Amino acid sequence: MDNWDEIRTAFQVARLGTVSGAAEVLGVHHATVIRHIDALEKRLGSKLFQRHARGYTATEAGRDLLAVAQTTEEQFAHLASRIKGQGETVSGELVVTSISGISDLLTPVMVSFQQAWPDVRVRFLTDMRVFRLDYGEAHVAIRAGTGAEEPDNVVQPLARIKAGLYASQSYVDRFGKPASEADFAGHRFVCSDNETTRAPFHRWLRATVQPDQIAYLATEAVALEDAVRRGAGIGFVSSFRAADEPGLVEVLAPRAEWEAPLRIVTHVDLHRTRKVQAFLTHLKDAAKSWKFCG
Amino acid sequence: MDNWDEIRTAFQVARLGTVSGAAEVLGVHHATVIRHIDALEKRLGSKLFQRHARGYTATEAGRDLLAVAQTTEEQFAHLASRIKGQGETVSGELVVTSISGISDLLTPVMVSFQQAWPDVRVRFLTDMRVFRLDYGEAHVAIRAGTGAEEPDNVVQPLARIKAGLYASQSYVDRFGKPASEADFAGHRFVCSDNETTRAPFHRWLRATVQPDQIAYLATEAVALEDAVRRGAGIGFVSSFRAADEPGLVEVLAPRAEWEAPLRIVTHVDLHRTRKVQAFLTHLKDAAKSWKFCG
DNA sequence: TTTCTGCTGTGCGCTGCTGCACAGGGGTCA
DNA sequence: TGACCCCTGTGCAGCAGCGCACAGCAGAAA
Repeated sequence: MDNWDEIRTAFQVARLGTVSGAAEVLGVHHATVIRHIDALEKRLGSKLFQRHARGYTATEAGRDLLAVAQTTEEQFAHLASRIKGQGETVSGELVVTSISGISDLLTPVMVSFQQAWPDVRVRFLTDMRVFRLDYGEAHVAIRAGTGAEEPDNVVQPLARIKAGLYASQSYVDRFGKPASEADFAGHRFVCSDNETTRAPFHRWLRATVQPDQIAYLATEAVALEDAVRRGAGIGFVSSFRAADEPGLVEVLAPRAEWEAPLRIVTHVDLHRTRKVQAFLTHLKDAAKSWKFCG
Repeated sequence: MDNWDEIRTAFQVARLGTVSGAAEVLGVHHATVIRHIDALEKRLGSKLFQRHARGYTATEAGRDLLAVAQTTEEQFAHLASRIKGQGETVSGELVVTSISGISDLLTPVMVSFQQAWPDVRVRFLTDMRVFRLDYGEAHVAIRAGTGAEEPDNVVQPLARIKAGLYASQSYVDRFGKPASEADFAGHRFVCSDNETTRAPFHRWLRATVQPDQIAYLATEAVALEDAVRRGAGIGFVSSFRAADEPGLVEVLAPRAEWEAPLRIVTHVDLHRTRKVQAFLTHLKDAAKSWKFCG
């Protein structure tokens, strides 16, 4: 049953009873309608209509087609109105992806967004791999650093994550607290395992301390923070996280050169939709009140 | 939502994930597929797919279309198999029409046919007007006489209805029984009201007796028979009816010149179907055992 | 009966859709 | 890292399908 257009033509003929009427509704010439019916009947090997001078009367097969195509037309009409409307409504899924390290910065934003737009279901994806917006894997990505992006991606700056060097109280008790980077000799550090990390503070750390001073490495930001809190060494913790951890001792205060920029990335096709725009507005609004961020 | 073929194309792309795959399944060039998608998205004003080098990924709208078109395709496939198969099966409606006068000749045939093919529902239409087979009003018509038929109608002889002249016992008691048509003077007759009737016996009667001898006229065969039985006059009754009426007295025995031919008429398009063929076989078979028919 | 209207049906010329070929790009495998 | 493959995307040429015009016919109206 290929060629759905011929079914649509036959449907209108069955509904209206005349070739001419169907042609007018379909916006084609009545000769086209006749050819469609002839082709369809030939392919089915069965007559759909009784032809007579006053029009076409549907046979049993034609009435069957009428009923089926009737529901099809309604379903397609509903589909079209849903699709046409969905770009204008804030509903359906909103898929957000980011590095897991800023989860507790983003989660409150997404929760309040979902409460503001109850028709939206939020999916928050965090994974080691980078989700691809051009594959439609997410509507919005919040990414750190200044990496290259696909040509069709829309990039907007969101905030700057401040980070300072911290150690646990237990570490300070055992090894003391360096006053500046000139005083780093004999200290041990916690650093990202990713040698090609784009986080400025980790790059600074790798450049500043001796390799053998790095005593603990981990991939995820949470794991690094855990290591610092448990006394594995001195390490960078983002300021918004450190504020919630009274057990941490600030070794060196945040500096501008350590700040990691957060950027919002969307695909150009989805960027225009009201749903994505609503979330971007909501997100930027929330970011204004983020403490410890530049 | 015109152009259902584009929906079908988009459906295959959403299902397979690539333009090339969809093109192969649809049996068209992949350039055509791309153009269909572009046209459909433009008309809907919304992206159905995220394009990337590895193929097309459906957006929410695309997944919505996939689901709708999936059911559509299944419904069309079922429709096609029903239509293709229905010419081969003996099921659905069988619409038979005839003059009401031979109802009790045909009814047993149709009842036994329905019992032999339980999937068939019989509709038996009798009306003053002639049903038109080319309008699809009936599958099979059983008609009397030798009237002209539409060019697309298939005509087959069925049987010859014998008729004789009868009167009621009460009539014979009052007026006597003529020995032949030479003895008709002073008798009264019952005849069809239709002056252009094609029934040979009624034409014979109108030609043979004086107009003022016709004392009772009616349109329907049943009404004429009732009139004869009640003593209104001498009239023609078909032999198969007279056999069931012990109160009738035969005035003149059936003659060959009075016989009315019954013919089966079908439309050429429906004539080929197994259902109609099955009924024709059944009907002709039953007609062989009809008594009082030539 | 005659006229009129609206329908189906078909040959012809043209338009727009389709197929083709090739370019470009990204993923994969050796 | 380089070669290969499969995918998308586009300009161009051919052709299928379309609109057009007219013929024919049947029913309705006068």
